[in-house]
Amino acid sequence: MRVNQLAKNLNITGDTVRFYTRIGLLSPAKSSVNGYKDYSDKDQSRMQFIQSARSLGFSVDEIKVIFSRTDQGESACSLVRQMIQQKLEETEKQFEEMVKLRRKLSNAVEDWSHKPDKAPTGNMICHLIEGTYAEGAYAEDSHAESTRHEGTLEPSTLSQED
Amino acid sequence: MRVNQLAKNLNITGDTVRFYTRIGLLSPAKSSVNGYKDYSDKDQSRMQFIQSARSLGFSVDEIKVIFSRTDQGESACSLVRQMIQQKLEETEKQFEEMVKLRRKLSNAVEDWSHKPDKAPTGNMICHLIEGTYAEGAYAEDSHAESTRHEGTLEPSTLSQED
DNA sequence: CCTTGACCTGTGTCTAACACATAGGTTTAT
DNA sequence: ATAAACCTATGTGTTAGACACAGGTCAAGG
Repeated sequence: MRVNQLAKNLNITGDTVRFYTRIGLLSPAKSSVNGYKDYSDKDQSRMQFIQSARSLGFSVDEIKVIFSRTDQGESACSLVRQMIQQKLEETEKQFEEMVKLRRKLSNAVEDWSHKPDKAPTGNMICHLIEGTYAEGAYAEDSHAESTRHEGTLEPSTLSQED
Repeated sequence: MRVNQLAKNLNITGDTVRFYTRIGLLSPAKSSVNGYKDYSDKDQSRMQFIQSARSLGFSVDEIKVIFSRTDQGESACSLVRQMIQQKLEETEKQFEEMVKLRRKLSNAVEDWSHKPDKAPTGNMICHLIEGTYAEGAYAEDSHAESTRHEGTLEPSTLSQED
């Protein structure tokens, strides 16, 4: 089958399938007549596996590692168990970052409702934001103790300097 | 002051300052003697504003828009109020995605503890993952109704196909 | 004056996971 | 044969910086 057929079967875009082909996770045969890629059922299974793994938060590189095992006939299960455990922990951290950000945002909205608009002056851009950030306002209640600034934010830099 | 001095003042890296300079949010003078960039106090204020806005979840492009207003002497406050409201809503959505993912992961860990490891067969890569995904297992309880598949995932594709 | 080494700078390139644009090939109808 | 409609592979763009690198600058020493 060709790229868009496979894509349609799995309800994804042809670009996605091409992407995974490009990085070597799928290896369709190349039709010698027109150069089009010819995907097998196995390719489709692999693509489906990729979808599942991605939906569980696995990165493409992690999926590569899994495939490099199974492509040699070895079981990847124990590896996968490790990985998902780690994912769970990472997710927990990100979750807490989201909670912080959410509170920060809603506190800001609340607080700003009492403040007027202002024109920018010399070094002041927008007093709302600048006032919000000063000394980590709204960050947390006041249990400042853990996660001091110090760089080393891990995944997506949701909030720095808490 | 030079790039690393400004960076040190704000506890960020020189690369970050260079980045914002490169995209035009900071416009230091260029020393005619050695070509080094010369940052003013105003640049530092702008950089600080950028930090604050980033920590509230504003994107660089959004910050650009804010600056394009204030650089003309107009107030950006009303714009900022709109934007943060939208951020709050986006954050709420992402938050719910995180909740789903977290549950999905912990359910998987739990379920897998009853399952053995297996070697890969024909089209089966890892039965743990493949079994998990089938028909959106563990996704939610069973209120399958909203958010059907259909593409159009917005921010970071935390979970597709619920 | 010149050199060594330490430090600093600007610029180019890389990242994740695709989406989009483009040039060109294929198929179908006429 | 030719035009229209569809399909493909490939190159490039995207975030917010991090990293690598070639070369410039500066103080100490000869």
